[in-house]
Amino acid sequence: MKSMFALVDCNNFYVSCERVFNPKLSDRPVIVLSNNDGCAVARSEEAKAIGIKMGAPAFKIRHLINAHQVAVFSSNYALYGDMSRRVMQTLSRFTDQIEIYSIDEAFLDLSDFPQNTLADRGQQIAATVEQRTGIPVAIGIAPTKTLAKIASRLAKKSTIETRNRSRRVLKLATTPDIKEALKAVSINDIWGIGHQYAARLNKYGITSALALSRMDEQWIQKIMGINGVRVVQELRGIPCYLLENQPTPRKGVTVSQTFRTELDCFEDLKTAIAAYTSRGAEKLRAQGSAANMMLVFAASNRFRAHYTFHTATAHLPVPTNDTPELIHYANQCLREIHKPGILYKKAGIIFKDLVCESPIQTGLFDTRNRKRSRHLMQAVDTINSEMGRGTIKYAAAGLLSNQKWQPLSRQRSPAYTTNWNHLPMAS
DNA sequence: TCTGGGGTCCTAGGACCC
DNA sequence: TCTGGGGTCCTAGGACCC
Repeated sequence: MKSMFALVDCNNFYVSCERVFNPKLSDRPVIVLSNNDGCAVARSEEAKAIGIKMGAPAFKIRHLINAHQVAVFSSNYALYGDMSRRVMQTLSRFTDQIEIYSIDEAFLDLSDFPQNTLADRGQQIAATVEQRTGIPVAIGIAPTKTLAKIASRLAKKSTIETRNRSRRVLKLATTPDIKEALKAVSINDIWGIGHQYAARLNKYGITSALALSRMDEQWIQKIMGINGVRVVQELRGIPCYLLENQPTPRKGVTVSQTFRTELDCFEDLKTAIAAYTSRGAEKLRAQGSAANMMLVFAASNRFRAHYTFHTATAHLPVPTNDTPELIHYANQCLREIHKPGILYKKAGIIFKDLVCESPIQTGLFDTRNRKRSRHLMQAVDTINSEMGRGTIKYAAAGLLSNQKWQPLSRQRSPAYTTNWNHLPMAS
C-alpha cells in the first residue's frame, strides 16, 4: 500500500481568526503582532503585498501601517486556541488518522482512501472547514510529509495567483508531477532546511529542491547530519516521518517573557519570576507532570551592547509541581544570577526532566506535607479554571496588574468564543 | 605508570519547527 | 522610545567505567 499524507494548513491563521468576527477586515491589510506588540507574526495577503515581512518589528513598519491603514491586532491566544480546536474537530470527522502538528496545521494519513478520490476528498475537507469555522485552508497531498508540505505551499501560491479557490488542493502523486514541483521550489522553502543549511547548500550550488533530492546521501550526512538524509529521502518519496496521532507528553515546560521596560530592581524581577513559575506549575499540573529540575534565566536587551544572559539550575529533591515549593527554588536560582546594575529585559523559567506526577515519591528527609499541598493546588486550579485565570494567585507573583514587567497588549480583540462578556453583538 | 578500545551518561550548543 | 514565545532533535565533548 502506497503511503499518502495530506497537510491541511490554515491560511494566515491569526489574521483569518480576526476576520471571522470582523468582516470589515476582508480585503484590508491586516497584521497580528507577537507578545508585547513586538513583531508581525501573521499577515494577510494584502499586508504581504505591501512589503510587511514575517517577524518585522512593529516600530520599523510604522510607516507602512500608517500609509496603507493596516489593521493591527495584539495576539489573542484565547481566540486562536479555540478556533484551532474547532478546525481540528472538523478535520477529525474525515479520519481518525490525524496528527495536530501546530496551532494551524494538521497531517492526515489518507493511505486507506482510494487514490483516485483523494483530490475530491481534499476539496470536500477544505470546503467543510471553511463552512464550519470560517477559516480558509490549503491542502497538499503527497506520499511523504515533506512533499505534502511542499504541495500545500504550492496550492496556496497558485490560489493567490489565479484567484481560483479550486486550486487550494494540490495532489502530487506521480513521479513527473513531483519532479515538476521540486523544480519550482527553492531550497529555503523545504521543511527541515533553515537559513543556515540553505546558505551552506547554496555555496555548493544547490538551490532547488530537485537538485537537493539528487544529492549523494553520504555527502548530505556530512553536511547536515541524519536529518538532512531524511529530508532527501522524503523528497524522493520515501517516508521517514510517520503520522504521530498519539499526543506525546511534553519533555519540558517553558514560561518566559520580554518586559515592557528594562528592570533594574531585584524585587520586580523576583515578582516576574514568581509569576512565570506559578504559570509553569499550572501547566505541569494540567498535563499531570512533575519536574525534577528547574532552570531560571535572565537577560539584558539583546539589541544593545553588553548583552548578558545568565542561567541557574536547581535539582529538586523530589519531583514536584507545587507552586510555593517551586517559587522557593526559583528565588534561590535568581539570587545566584542576579547582578546589580544590569538592566534586565527578559527572563523566564524552564522545567525539565518531567515525570508523571503520581504516585508521589517522597525523599527520606522530605518534610513537606505533599498530600495537603496537592489538595491545595487542585483547589486553586479548579477555581481558576471556573472563574478565570488569575482569580487566585500567589502574592509573590504580584497582585497588581500593569506592572513594569507585564507585557504590552494595546489592540487585543475580544475573546469572542471563550468569554460570555465578549460575545459579538448583532446590531 | 603507561597502554588502548569501547561503552554510558550528561551537558551545552546548534540547528530546526510553528 | 519600540525587536515574541514555546518547543524538538542531534551532535560533540567531557567524565567516568571496565
